[in-house]
Amino acid sequence: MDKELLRQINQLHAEICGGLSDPKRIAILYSLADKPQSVNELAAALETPQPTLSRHLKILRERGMVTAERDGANIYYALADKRIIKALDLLREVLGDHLSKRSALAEAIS
Amino acid sequence: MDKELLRQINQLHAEICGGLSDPKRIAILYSLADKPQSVNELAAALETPQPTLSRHLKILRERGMVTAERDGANIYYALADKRIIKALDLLREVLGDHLSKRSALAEAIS
DNA sequence: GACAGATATTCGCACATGGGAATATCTGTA
DNA sequence: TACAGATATTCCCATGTGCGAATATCTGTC
Repeated sequence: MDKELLRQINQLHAEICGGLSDPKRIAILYSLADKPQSVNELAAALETPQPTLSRHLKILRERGMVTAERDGANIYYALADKRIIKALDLLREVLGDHLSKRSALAEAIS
Repeated sequence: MDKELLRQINQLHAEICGGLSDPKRIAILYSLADKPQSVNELAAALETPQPTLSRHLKILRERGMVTAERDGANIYYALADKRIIKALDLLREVLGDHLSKRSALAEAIS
């Protein structure tokens, strides 16, 4: 494959991952995986100011990770692809294993 | 689950994802998935200065995403968990689908 | 100890990111 | 048009991130 093209793909790949690299955005994605919601519904569910939600949703939208559909005055956001949640779940598993190893180590040491 | 505990877990989850949110680190992880390598081997393979590699490897190490094992003067890094690559592959698939949709749309429009 | 190779760290800088506050831009309705 | 609700954007600030350059810290060998 062309080296420059590969660089661009890795860049886009990293940007998608960057979409996941914030606790609030992770919460948003899991919440949207449960069901599509409007901005205000998300704001209530996640106890987060609406402008903050809008900014995070813009980031996720630009990366193609959520979809936005207008219904009257509301805009309903939805998870664009369930594989995003599968990826998050995998990484959460890795985190869990890593933590349990560390605490096992911590126990062994103390 | 305790709300504060959940916040901390989401924070760690986001930090792992942050480990993926850089093109060079993605290249490092894929390269290590192929085979464990020393820092200089990685530097040669990825055409990246050694100090840059060391800094990225530190980030991945701190998040438990790679392991480091000393062998003489060399330190061999390895992928800590194959699920990290599985997650990356899933996201790369999502990226691919998103791009092909966009270019299909671009064709349809033009 | 002296030296060379391998790896890690520090410094300085340019740039991106997240958030609160305020405001602007819609949309539907009277 | 006026108004209220929903969503998006902007400004400002504090903080984080990546990198080049230089330097420091190992490790093995003589």
